Amino acid sequence: MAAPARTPRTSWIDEGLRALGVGGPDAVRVEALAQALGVSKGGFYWHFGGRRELLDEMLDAWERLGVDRVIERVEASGGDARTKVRRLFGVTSFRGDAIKVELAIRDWARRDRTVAKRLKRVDNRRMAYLRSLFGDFCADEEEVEVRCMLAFSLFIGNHFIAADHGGRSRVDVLRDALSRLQA
Amino acid sequence: MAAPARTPRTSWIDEGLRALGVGGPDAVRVEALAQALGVSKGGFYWHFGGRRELLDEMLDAWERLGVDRVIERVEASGGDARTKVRRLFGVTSFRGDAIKVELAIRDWARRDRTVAKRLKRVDNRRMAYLRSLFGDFCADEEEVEVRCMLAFSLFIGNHFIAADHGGRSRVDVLRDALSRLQA
Amino acid sequence: MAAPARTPRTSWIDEGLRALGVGGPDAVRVEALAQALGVSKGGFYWHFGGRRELLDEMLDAWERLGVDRVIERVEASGGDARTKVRRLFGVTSFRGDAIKVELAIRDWARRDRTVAKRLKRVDNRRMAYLRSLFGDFCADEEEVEVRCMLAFSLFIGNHFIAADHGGRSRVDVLRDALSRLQA
Amino acid sequence: MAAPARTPRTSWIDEGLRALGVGGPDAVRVEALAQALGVSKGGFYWHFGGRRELLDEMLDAWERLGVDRVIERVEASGGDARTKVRRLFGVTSFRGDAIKVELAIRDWARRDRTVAKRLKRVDNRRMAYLRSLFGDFCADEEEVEVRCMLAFSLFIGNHFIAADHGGRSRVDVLRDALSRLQA
DNA sequence: CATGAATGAGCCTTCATTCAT
DNA sequence: AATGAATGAAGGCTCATTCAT
Repeated sequence: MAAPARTPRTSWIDEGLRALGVGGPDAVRVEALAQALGVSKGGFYWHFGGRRELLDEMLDAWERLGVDRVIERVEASGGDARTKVRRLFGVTSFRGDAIKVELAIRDWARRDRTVAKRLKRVDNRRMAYLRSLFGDFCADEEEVEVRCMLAFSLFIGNHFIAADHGGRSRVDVLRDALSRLQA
Repeated sequence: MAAPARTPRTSWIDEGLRALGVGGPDAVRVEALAQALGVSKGGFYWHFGGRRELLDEMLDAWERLGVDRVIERVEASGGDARTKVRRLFGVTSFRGDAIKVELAIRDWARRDRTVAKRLKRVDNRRMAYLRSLFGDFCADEEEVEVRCMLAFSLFIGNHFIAADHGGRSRVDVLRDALSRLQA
Repeated sequence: MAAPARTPRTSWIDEGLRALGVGGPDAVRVEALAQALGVSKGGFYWHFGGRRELLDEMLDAWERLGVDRVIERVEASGGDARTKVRRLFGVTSFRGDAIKVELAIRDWARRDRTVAKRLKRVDNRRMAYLRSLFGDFCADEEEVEVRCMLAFSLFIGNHFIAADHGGRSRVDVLRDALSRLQA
Repeated sequence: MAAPARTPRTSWIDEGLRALGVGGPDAVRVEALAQALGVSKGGFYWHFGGRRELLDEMLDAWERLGVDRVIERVEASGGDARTKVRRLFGVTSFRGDAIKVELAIRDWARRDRTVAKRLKRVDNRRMAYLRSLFGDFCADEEEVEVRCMLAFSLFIGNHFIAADHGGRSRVDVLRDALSRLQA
């Protein structure tokens, strides 16, 4: 049996995603990752052909985990469509580090054609799932599309908005907004 | 009267904002701006103490133009609250280059405390205005907050979402969504 | 009047040619040249777009000086064709550092298409001049070509040959050989 | 009997000589050789103490094959001295890959004292053989030396010269030149 | 105001070498 | 005899910044 790699590919990818979430694609620096992993940067090139290759595989990882895994988890715990929508918005993959990566990639996609393509692929699959959920309790197709877009925008956009809400907390307002979309 | 500066401060700021919109804060490079302006970067340091100073003034400019000017323009053309909301979402300051800057700053705010503070200031003023408009045709205060947040999220978030909408166009869906919030 | 550049382009080119002569193209390292010139390597990129650009201009300089200047000098001092041939082989441009550059470029041309093209250009001009000289005292065209090739080969090849010559010195043998070609 | 090594020393040496011929000593990179041989470079260090050791053995191999083997072959087929000279210049060891190695080593010798010493050893042996051949049909000792040097220079130098020859081919001119030296 | 030139830090990448298995 | 993995020293290039003019 081969001994496990001392610093496997995945370590670099994980660390890369962390860096991406915190500082955007420009912060995914080979040197910085190496330091974070406690290895020399030279070793990086054993695993990857170069920085671009790492970036690509980070996006692969995100694409794999960001859709299938999320839907799986939401479906696994059952319940009706409304419950699932609520769960979808609270799923752990969309909290903490994961949401940061999500947001960073969305901004990245604005300037990088390749990333934009991947994002479209991912978003279309997410929207399809959202449509199926909203369609369960909302007959009108156009209305479904509007609600999906509102829900998705809320889900993403709220992280890019810094306003206060008087006496109420952001979480509170979000919950109410989501309820409204499920009426 | 002194002759107008050959490359006035504002040129650097404008070019800086353009660069910010296109490539994010990391793309605001003194060297690149100088090249775009057709001057040598030496002149930059006559106007600014350094890169950070330019960045600050870019944010100042954005703050000045991004709120007051927009509200002014929307108010200037009159009409009822619903009309104003509709106009707000179509205002030229939020199209083309301007929206790119807007989005870039919002992503930037995620990693820079100073930027985050400014964004909060700006967003609170925008939300206040939005509240005043929605409050005009919607009595319930909590409902107003929810609609404002949905509208704002839609306005920002839609640019970070890459999904298609079947036979409909994005603009179409957005119009419907906005109407729904004004019902 | 503009002050002369502190480290003008030509310094880099000269130093580059020296390095080329001593260590071949791989020895033309930006860092090494900077050190030899007593400046920081960063400054190099003010003058040149990159290493390749320096290499190209080194070849330009060699091409300019290696033919015209040599022929000029030989012609300037007059005499008959035989004298000129003798002078050609002793010209200062072909001694010391200059011959090292010459040899280095010839080896380089074996692996670099671009360099090979330039060498062909240069060698054809040199051969043309040689032909004109040998043609002056040798009627047969084919014989002229043979003598030119022998002379040129001797001139270049002897530097790539390490043999001793018994009691005689290399210079001695070369002189005799050259005489023989002028018989 | 031990099974033959999977990648014997000689494979590294052969591949090294190939690389030397194509790209000069700087191109003899452990990593590149390993890739060319389809093995990992780790194995290299089982055979050799380091890069320098490989380089030395490459030179050993060249020294062994480049003189003795050539003379052997020329002598083996008999004939008079003039025939042998002609054969010497056409011997397969001096065509294709072999001549490339030859030329590369000659350039290399210009910068490496050790290589220069070996080259002197080799060239002196070659010159001795040449002298014996030319001495067979030319009585004057000084004349022999001159012809040997012209022949040797032609043999090596022509590869470093890129000139065209009007309507004639290089091979043609070389044949004529060689004939002339045997008159 | 602005240019020309240079510094120095930082980043990506390559490669000889080492080491455990 | 050889692999997988890592180190560390280069080396190329970019860019904020400085400075003299």
